Amino acid sequence: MKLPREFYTREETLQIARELIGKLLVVPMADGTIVSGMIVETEAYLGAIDKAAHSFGNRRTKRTETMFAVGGTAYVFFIYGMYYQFNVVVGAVDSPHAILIRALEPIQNIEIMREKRGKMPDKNLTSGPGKLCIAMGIDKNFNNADLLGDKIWLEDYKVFDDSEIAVGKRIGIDYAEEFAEKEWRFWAKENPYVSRR
DNA sequence: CAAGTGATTAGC
DNA sequence: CTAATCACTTGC
Repeated sequence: MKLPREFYTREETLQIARELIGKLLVVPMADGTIVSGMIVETEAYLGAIDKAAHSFGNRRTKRTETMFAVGGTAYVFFIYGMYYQFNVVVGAVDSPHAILIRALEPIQNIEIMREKRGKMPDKNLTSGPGKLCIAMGIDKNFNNADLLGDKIWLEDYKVFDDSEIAVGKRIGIDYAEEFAEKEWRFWAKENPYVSRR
């Protein structure tokens, strides 16, 4: 069952980032085959106040426009010349918060992910934000997609207790000064698919 | 550990 | 218009 709009439109971005751990990310392939993975790692980006967010200070450009959409929209962007990143927009319209999905545990049709990723140990299929987009076939065509539509969506899968979720600093945002220290990253403790390094 | 890769952005 | 930057990955 798809998560309802109300799950996404709340303003408690950090709480939503934590609740996303254990949800299932589902993407149907061109031939209708379902590929899915359980979210095991997320990072929250708190829009206007967060120096690490693209939408810091409500900066509105062609790229960040998607972050201002209603909660439950996909924000996909291209980075480092080769990788896509998949984010979930949360909050109301014009409240540019988003949650980066950093890692998944493969659930359905793992062999399709193996195919897309090339020769890789299973542990490396989806254990990072760029990797999981390749494994799931997520690209710029998914930017601005509605997570209540048929292209890509999230479902309930497994419930994690707070004691099973670890909290820490976000990765790769050293330029964000005091916001680089914020512990806005969440992951499933002891899960082998959490990103390393 | 370092380089690759090109869209995006800010600054002329 | 130009140049710098980047929410990363892989193979040396």
